[in-house]
Amino acid sequence: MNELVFEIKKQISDCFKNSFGEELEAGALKLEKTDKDHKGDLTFVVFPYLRLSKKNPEQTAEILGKYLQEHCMEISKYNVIKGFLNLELSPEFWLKELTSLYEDPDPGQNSSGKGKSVMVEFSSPNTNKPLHLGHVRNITLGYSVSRILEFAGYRVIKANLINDRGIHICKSMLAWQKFGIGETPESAGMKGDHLVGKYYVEFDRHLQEEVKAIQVRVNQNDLSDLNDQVQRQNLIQLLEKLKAESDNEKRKETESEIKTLITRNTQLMSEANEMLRKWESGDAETLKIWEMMNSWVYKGFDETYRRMGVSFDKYYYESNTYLLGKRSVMEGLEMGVFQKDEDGSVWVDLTEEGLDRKILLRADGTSVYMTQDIGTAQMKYDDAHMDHSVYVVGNEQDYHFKVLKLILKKLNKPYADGVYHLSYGMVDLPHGKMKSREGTVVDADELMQSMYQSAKQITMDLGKTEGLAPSELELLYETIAQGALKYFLLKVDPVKRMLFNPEESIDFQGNTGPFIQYTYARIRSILRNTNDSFKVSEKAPLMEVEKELLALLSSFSQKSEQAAIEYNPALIANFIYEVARSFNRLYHEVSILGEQDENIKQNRLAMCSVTSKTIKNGMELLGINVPERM
RNA sequence: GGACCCGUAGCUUAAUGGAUAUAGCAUCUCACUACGGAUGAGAAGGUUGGGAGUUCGAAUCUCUCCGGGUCCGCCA
Repeated sequence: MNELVFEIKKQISDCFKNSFGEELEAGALKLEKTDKDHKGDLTFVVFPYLRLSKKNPEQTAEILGKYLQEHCMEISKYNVIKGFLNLELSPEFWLKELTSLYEDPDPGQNSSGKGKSVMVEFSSPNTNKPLHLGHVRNITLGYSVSRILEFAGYRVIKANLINDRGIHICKSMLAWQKFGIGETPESAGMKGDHLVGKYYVEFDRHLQEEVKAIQVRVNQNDLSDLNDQVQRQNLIQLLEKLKAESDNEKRKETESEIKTLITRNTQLMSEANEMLRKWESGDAETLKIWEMMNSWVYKGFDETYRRMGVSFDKYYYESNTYLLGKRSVMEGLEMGVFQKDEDGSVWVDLTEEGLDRKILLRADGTSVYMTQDIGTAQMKYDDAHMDHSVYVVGNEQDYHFKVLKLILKKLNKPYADGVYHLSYGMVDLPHGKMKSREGTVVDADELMQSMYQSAKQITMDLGKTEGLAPSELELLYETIAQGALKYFLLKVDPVKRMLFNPEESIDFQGNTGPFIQYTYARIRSILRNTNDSFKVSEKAPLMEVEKELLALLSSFSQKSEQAAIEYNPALIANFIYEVARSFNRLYHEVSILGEQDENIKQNRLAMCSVTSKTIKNGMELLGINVPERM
């Protein structure tokens, strides 16, 4: 198909030279798929070239059509409507196309990434709580993009940057120490990540209690909880500001400032901060608890990853990377692209690029998040020397990655241009954002389990799985559940935020994963009743439904290439859906095994074979398995 | 104050600047003695948030306004 499109463009260019005496570069031409309401397979729109042809649209299209029909044997007919030249490809061409697709053991591949390498970072969790629906979207996207890039010929390194240090872990650790009485995942009968998450919530509960108690005392003019004089003065100022303010909005703002100030001055927060300081100074006892609790979390995460069928080639830990980047910042300072403030802090000025000034090193010489990411970028490159580096991170960090890329460019890093932020929208619940403190988080493990239950229920109700062993059934329910969930998350363009309503379970009908899996199982059922090899006959006639399916199937490699270039799994999802729908139409309209004409039957079986391979490959690009029966 | 993203049918969603704007869910019809009904066919549903501009042609590009979300922390 690609060769033919190339050939037609060249012929159009030749025609412009011969018929109109004008040069027209073939590569710049656009050939589109013909609109379904019109006859034809490929369409060339002549409007933009009327200046060259110096004829009206119909005449121009007519001349081109005639020329192409004469010079290109694959074009059997053409028609002209206004400025649209619709080209019809010959049945012989389509059957030849079927032959080559049928002989391709792995249809749909493309070579846009051949000889290149890419690192895809995704998941990137904090280690203080279990994974939730937001992570599931991230992981599903990241894994799918990895597969898509692999399919395009890239060498792919899947990376996970784990945020295993910082105040949030210390909160879990502290709560465990104070309230945990030596509880372990074994003693609690709980996944490790859930147990650590439980203590994170526990910390917050105690913290809120303490804050409330202080607030009561503050309201009675007892400020003794704030030992620090400066803090106490700040609080007094805020309280006076609150008294003087009559505007409701501004009062709320001040109230929240007061709460933040009080929170910062609680006993619990100061203990958590103390723990962080101990961790940073390498205190043995603290490190021991930290390692123990993190290992619980990793075990829990691994289980979730395994259930999702994803894996990583490389793990990065912030405890190893958070001090990196200083050297690069120093380089930038020497190069004169960064500036040092009077207090010794280092900044980058991005006002010329329309952004702000951004701090890179604190006055005391310690790193910030950006410093760390500069360092990690270098570390990744030193490890893999990849051509591209994809970061699957939510769109709330759009600004951060814009800045990161600019900084890497200013530092003349060879890998700066390869940095790509695959930004995706948040998953919202009907009542707004997911908030762990308010208990409105959709937990990943629970979600997968409830999908499993639905899949099981529906499958049992339909009762088509006689003869499958219990272990096969279990695998099947899981395959369907994962298919429904992943497809639900991937069919939407990543940039769009999406709504998830836990009340309305994810569909198993229509444009869904199970629909596509079902189509696959159906085809496999047909193929099970035949021999493996078919002979494509190039003389048998083709029906319209068959040609439609063929046209779709032959565009798989273009689609997979586009998906790789745009880092967009939604294109693949929608493509396989089209394929499945198209096949189902064919299936309904004609009989395959019952076809009397042996040539036509063989061709249809070959189409079944190609369709099943296309669906299988396409679903694999989404990280979804397909069942032989369901 | 500045910057970014998203607005398409009741809901979810598709569409390299091209023809009468895709589909799915839900609603209403219809089709199982055909290879698997988690299916297929049909009906209904739209001022592509509003307005202006560029263009032979705009859901798509530009401007502006409206709505929703996010960011601009010496948090990560």
